[in-house]
Amino acid sequence: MKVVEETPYRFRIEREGAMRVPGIVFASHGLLPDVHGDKALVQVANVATLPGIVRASFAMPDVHWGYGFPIGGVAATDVEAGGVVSPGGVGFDISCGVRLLVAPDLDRVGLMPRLQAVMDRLDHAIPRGMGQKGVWRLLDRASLRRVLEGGARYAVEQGHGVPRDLDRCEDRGVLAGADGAAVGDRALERGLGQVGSLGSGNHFLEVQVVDQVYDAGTAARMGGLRQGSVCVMIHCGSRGLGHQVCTDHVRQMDKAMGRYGIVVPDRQLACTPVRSPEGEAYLAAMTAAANYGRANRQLLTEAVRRVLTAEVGTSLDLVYDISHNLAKLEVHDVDGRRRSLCVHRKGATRSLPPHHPDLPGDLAEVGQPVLIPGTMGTASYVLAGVADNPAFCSTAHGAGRVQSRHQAARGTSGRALRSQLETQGILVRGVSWRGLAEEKPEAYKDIDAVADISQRAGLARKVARLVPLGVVKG
DNA sequence: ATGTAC
Repeated sequence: MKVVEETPYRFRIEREGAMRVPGIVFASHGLLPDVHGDKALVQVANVATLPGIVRASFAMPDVHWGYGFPIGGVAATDVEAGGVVSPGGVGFDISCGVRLLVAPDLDRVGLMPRLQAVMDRLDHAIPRGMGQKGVWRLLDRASLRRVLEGGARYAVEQGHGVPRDLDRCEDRGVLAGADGAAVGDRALERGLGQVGSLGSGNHFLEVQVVDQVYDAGTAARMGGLRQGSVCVMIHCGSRGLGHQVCTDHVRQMDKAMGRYGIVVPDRQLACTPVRSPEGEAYLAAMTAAANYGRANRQLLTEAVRRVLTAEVGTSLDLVYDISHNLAKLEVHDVDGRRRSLCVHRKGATRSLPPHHPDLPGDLAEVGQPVLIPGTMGTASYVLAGVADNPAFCSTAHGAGRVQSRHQAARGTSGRALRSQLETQGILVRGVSWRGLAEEKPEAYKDIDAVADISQRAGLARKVARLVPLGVVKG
């Protein structure tokens, strides 16, 4: 594999063999995965072989190895030119994403005396960990279907939230084209008892404080963010339902691929044309799972609001809710032509520029808020979309693992990690010691570098840096 | 990420 530095923070994997386009990696020398030893770059090159892919197979600054596609990967295919959709390009946690809330009238100083009590209440109020738990326990499939087709909008219609929340959700809280009937029976079964739950792994709910502001005007317009503002960040996805949808459709596409004459270098890249029965079935089910993920974050929002209202008497305003595991049908200019594309973002955040028609009016001047969650002991970022993003309006989604879960847990005690975090003033409410150890900050890349390189590479610009005060984890 | 394999 030949990798050349095109411009600062932009590396090109030369097209060779079956690659239809080059690979483009946005990174510093420090963040760039090892050209000889790291499987992530091989995956970037593999994705470049997909039928219909346009411009390049992109990797964000937090890229790392994943199932078929790298995590931190972006690939767009031309729908009218036989372009494919691939479940591996979305990932198992369909519509995994981040939601940021801000307390309009509470700062760090006001919260500190009540932080312990707030964390104890959240510990009780936030369902998490493996298995069947949730704010809602749906009794029948008809109501689950309303979640799948109505997303966060359905939750708000049921009284769980306020209409303004929807203005600050990607797609106003519901992605069109969902078909509850396209979701398999096993997926439905797994989804019934998990609506309004965090899950485990890197998912979290954090009470945070703004510790740095890079653009005060933008931070204010996004929702009154200023240094010292208390925030709540929720990072979770579509739980077992999304996982099962991915599993079902990878299997289906793996069997069907041959009929379309598609050959891929890795079976985990199983795909079929967007315009095929299998492609359309996957998109209908994926969209339903995405709506489940949005309803999930909406319900958790209401659970946190109840806690903060009761304990400190503050409300919470939604800054934004954005997915980082999704394939979307979008129109982009490619080589001077408007083209209908299937944009896969897997561990990559959509990042719309100012004045994009999909932004709510009050964000038109500043661009889309981009939410990048970090790790427990470090920081998270708010960025804003910029014009002329080279990667179909996408940027990084998190710190990006450098150690596997197994590596991270080996020789690390969850208890010791919690004590260390509490010494730093970060309260931890977990349910699994091993789960905690797997998420130690050292298992991840440097989030400050990821945000910085996202900005230097022209993917987004920094608005604010948030640090955790309390962590609720599965 | 995930009823951590069917």
